[in-house]
Amino acid sequence: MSDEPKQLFYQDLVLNYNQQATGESNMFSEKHFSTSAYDSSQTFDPSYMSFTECLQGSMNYNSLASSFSLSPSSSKVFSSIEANQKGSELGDIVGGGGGGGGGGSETLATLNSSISSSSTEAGAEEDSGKSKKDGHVKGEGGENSKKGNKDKKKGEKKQKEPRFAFMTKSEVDHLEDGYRWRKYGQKAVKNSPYPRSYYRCTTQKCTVKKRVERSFQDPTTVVTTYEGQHNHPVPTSLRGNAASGMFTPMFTTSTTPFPQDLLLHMHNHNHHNLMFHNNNNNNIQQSMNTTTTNADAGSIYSHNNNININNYLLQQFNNHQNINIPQEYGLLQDVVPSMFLNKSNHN
DNA sequence: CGTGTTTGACCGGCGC
DNA sequence: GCGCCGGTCAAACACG
Repeated sequence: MSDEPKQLFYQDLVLNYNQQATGESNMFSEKHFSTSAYDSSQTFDPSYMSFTECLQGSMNYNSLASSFSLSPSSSKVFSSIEANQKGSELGDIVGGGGGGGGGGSETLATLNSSISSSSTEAGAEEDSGKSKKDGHVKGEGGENSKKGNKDKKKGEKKQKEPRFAFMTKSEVDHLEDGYRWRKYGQKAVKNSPYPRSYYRCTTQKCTVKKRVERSFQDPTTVVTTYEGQHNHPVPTSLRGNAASGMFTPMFTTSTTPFPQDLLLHMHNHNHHNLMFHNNNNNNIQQSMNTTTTNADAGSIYSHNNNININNYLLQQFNNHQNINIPQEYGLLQDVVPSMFLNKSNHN
């Protein structure tokens, strides 16, 4: 395609779990991906990088894999998107996701998710850049008019919230992740027949937002992008929300990082297919087959067509990683799961 | 009645 | 400057 829009590009690291995987290997418990190599030629130095870095747009798949305590050698790493290649629209990300969807009934029967992180700075500003008005601004000053708050000083660009996107193979668009969201808008997106829905966390003072849209290339795939960090724990009294109740990530003790959200999503599947993806060509998908061990399966829970996914991964990560978050992470310490930080601070 | 969704209008950045 | 487009607002509406 030539007319590539300039959308945000997700630096995507995509974790995709696919149920079809016949997983016999639990990547998390076994710490390895059962994927075959893909295009790792591009590069990525093995230097470890924190999720923070990742958020900043400098991460690479290998690092990520490392962060996940996966062995790069066995894991599949796809080349990352070039910083300037904005071409990676959601659609591209999903890219061929292929796979087949299958079957999914509204329950998690067939669920396949992917995670991708977006860079917050390196170049990805695009959308968040404009979404400045949101939140804070409006509240107080507003008298002037509804949206017309021009309070923002133009000089300083609004800092973009870290974003984290992941793809989920699901029949339902809005996945239950433990938080309460209120839809505040829906828009048709260019190059996609499917509309994008905008949600905001309903908790007061929490400015976390998320966008949900279906991939036009693979309608069975839903792309969810989280923006910002929750400043509150996962609500426990969710309507039928098993996920939140079942586990409260340790991270949430203080605030809840958005990556968690997706981790939350990543639970409840007997088989996961974790994959890194590179928008380079649609396609991606390498998979790391995983099989949840035990209780997970039992915890699978679906409510109202919403899929609840638990934090299987989170648990796994925690089991393997020591939480060691340095002060300097500041905000990020709330945002970044320890597993991502772990290796990066070697400085 | 409280909460969440729908939906058209508006805002602002960006490219031409 | 204009139009496109993504993102947001908020009134109207739906639902329990």
